[in-house]
Amino acid sequence: MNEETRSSLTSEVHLETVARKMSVEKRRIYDIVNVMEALDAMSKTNKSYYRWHGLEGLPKLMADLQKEAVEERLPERVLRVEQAMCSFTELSPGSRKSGMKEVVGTLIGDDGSLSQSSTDSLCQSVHSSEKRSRVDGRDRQGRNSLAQLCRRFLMVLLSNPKNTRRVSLDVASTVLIKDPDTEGFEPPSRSRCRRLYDIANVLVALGLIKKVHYLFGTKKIPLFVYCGPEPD
DNA sequence: GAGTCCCGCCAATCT
DNA sequence: AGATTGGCGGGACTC
Repeated sequence: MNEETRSSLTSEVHLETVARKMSVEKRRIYDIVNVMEALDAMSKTNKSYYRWHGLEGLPKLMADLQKEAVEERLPERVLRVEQAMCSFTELSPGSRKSGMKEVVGTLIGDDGSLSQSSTDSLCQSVHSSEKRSRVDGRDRQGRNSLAQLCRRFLMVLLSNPKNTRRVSLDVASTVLIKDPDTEGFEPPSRSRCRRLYDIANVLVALGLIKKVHYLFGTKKIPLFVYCGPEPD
């Protein structure tokens, strides 16, 4: 029995086969599988084999993550970081079709007009240097793993009350990078942001989050909005 | 000129 | 030791 037959008879997924079918490197599949594992949607069964569990468990998982977030006081921390980074102003959703939302404050119009001035220094410092201090801080299974980052990213999203479950990349990465019990708001590392994009893209594909654009100071920034199942 | 993400090196881990 | 897994960041591309 070859891999494809085996895969179709069980709910097993063979990574090489998937990679071949999708014409992508196996390396790319690992990123996706990691996120799926974080969602308990898949688990490893054998070398290069994973079992698909489906997304039915998501409401329970989201509830668990939400609980975990509260336990480690993530909502307070998210709030503090958000406040530090000033308030967001909604921007026309992708300048797509009709309904331009009503806008409070500065909007980057389609005409390209900007304004806005002195946001405090915290806001401006958001991007700058990369930390070069680490002597290879690879951390499998730990806080740096894609799966762990994915779960924590969802925890951050779920820290907000229903209908306001959204977070900017900056806030998410600031919250997720920092040691939870230290204060201060460091610029997110570019590398960590890249990982958040990796995760976000899979979550978008699964319909668990969507990306919208908001105005922050004079900058148009992406915001990730939770649109997955309501936690149990 | 910041946001996005493709690409693949290579270390950690597994067999 | 060779294969598998996946952290990580360079750099190209986009807007």
